[in-house]
Amino acid sequence: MSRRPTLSDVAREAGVSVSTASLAFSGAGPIADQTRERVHAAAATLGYAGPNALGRQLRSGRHGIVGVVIGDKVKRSFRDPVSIQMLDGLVSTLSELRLGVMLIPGMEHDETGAMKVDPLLETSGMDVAVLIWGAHLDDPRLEVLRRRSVPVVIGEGNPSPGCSLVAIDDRRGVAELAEHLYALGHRRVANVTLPFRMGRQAGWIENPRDEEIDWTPTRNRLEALEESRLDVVATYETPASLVESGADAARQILDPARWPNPADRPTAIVAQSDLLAAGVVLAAREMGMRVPEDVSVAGFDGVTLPWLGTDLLTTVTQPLEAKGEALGRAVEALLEGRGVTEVVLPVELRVGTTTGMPPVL
Amino acid sequence: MSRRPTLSDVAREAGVSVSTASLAFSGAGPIADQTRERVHAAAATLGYAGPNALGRQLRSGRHGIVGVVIGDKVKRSFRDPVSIQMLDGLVSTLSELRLGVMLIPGMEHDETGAMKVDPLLETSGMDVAVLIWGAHLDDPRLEVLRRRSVPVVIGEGNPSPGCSLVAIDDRRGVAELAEHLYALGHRRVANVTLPFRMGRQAGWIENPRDEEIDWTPTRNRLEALEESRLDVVATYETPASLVESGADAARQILDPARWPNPADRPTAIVAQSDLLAAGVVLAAREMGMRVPEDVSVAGFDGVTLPWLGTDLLTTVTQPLEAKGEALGRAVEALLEGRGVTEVVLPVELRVGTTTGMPPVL
DNA sequence: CTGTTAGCGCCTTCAG
DNA sequence: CTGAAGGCGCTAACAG
Repeated sequence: MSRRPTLSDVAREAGVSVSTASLAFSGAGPIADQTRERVHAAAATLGYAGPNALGRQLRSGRHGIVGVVIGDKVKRSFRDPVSIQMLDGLVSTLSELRLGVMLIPGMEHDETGAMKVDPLLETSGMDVAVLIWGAHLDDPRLEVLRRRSVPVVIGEGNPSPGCSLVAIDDRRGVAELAEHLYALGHRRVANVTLPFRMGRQAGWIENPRDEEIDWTPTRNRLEALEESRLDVVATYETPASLVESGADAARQILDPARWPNPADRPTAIVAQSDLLAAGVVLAAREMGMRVPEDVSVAGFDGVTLPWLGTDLLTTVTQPLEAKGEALGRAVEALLEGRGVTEVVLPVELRVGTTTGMPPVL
Repeated sequence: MSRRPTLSDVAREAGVSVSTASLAFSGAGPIADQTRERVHAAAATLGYAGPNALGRQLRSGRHGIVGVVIGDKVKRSFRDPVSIQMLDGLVSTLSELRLGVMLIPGMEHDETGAMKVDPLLETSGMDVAVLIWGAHLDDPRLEVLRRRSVPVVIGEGNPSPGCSLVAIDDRRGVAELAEHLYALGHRRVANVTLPFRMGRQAGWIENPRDEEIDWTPTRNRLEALEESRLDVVATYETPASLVESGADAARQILDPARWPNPADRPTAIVAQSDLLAAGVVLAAREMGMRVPEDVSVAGFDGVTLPWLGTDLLTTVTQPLEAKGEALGRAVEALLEGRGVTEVVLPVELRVGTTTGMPPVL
């Protein structure tokens, strides 16, 4: 026969029953050493490579797979080191639990411009789904998962009934950063924000309080800055956390034509991610400004950016791998029937070389 | 009953047989519209979310999962945009085939320093495995997969019997790049290479021909450069394709102390990846050298590096997404029983602003 | 310690 | 067009 050998083939070859053969592989029961050896020998002669995963899965009702929904296409999502480090922690943690990670691209606009949920999310078998970039209001992905009754862990988003949550204390982080700037003497700052919701363009925000902000990190960080003692004199929304977007924002914000009276100019730029901040630094230098002598720049995330050279970005560091691990633990809890969990991880201000005293006019 | 409803529950509710209910969902057979409606209605009242993946998988013998073996830990692998863009093409292609991608970290050194294959590779169910960074000699991962009789697609590596292969014509790319430099007037170049095999340290290579090179892209690109009309006066091996590694290499190579006679100094540095090349450019500038006036720099891959500012790296571009798609097609071919395939994709020289005429002494 | 039995949920013949 | 039956490969009771 040319078909792949099954456990019952092995059992027959070894002259034992199927269940005995099963025990010989799983080790989950009393079995004589000699019998086990005989079974393994039979397996070797038949070229049997161990219990078939499908049979075991059907039997156990478990896929051994966690679906990880990334924000977008792989390429765009993973240009952000934040996603990658988190994923690293998640994969390591789940790997120890014998769980594999299946990547599921987030939503995409189809030909007609409508949002479409990736088919994998609709049909593919998974024990738990992790939305690493949260869920927005009436998120169709969440609806699909609810219908399929797949348990969900949300990273970094709004709490959602029935879903576990892993968040960070970003409000506090931004508050500390604001205090740092205030203490240095800054009063007027510009804010380079993350996107407010899906499918946004870059641009000025006149009244941040009037905007609907559908993405939690954006809202938390923006509100925390507004609530600080600093005066936010300009808010520029970016379409994504990318170096280019940060550079674009800086070119707008630092344009001298925008500040007829130099005394109105912001003395610091707070970017809501390190990639954005890196773009701000690069663009500021291209425009002939020194950082931090002419303008201070701060970021958020605490990722390592080799290309800023010897500069160390002032930023709020979040524990990215721990966040990934926490997501993994939340998955574990759900699978063990321990139910929905919520965690908020701490962040920490890291003072680097890109913030200093404001320039004297 | 609190257990999840099954197809037979739905069939009972709808007053039809299981097989009829099955047809109502799969649409793979003749069924009366009215019957189908009745079945769907029953499903709705029971909260049945469609056929269970496990049952279907066992029945079909397919997992619907492709295991993608990345080089290392997620974090380290995905710092390289090359991996990410390839993965993007692969995920998109497989998603259309209704196949999910499961990430499998490559090998890791365990506590004792020995190589260990990730347990997911040993036990997790997958229809095909893709080794995106190839296989080395006596690769234990390949042995595991062979034993489990999982079909394998290799990206960018040595051909291996029984495995499909997707490669690029990197020898030709390097040859064209060498000609470009030669035509500009360069004669002496330094080579910043990718690692020769696993677990290497950074360092000078005195006699490249004497080294055992276990990784195909490294070997191809190194040999192609040696075979060109250029004189490779220095070879520096890096431990990984990273900006920092490129910068380290450049600091060594450009150290004036190394070239007592300036006429011996290489006038161009050829780095075997764009990340390495970016590091070379940054380090050269830190050392007060202009690129390309004082030293020309070229890379390989053709990825977009926002942080080189207005410079465009001279490089050999490879079609990364197409490579990912080709990997997906190779997977498809294996699953359709069309057997092992081999593809070599073309590359193209892209002349940017980092190469120019050699300096006049 | 080992064998027997009964499914896990589905799909696909094959009859009707 | 619909129903009945068998089996994909495995494991967990239970009985010996």
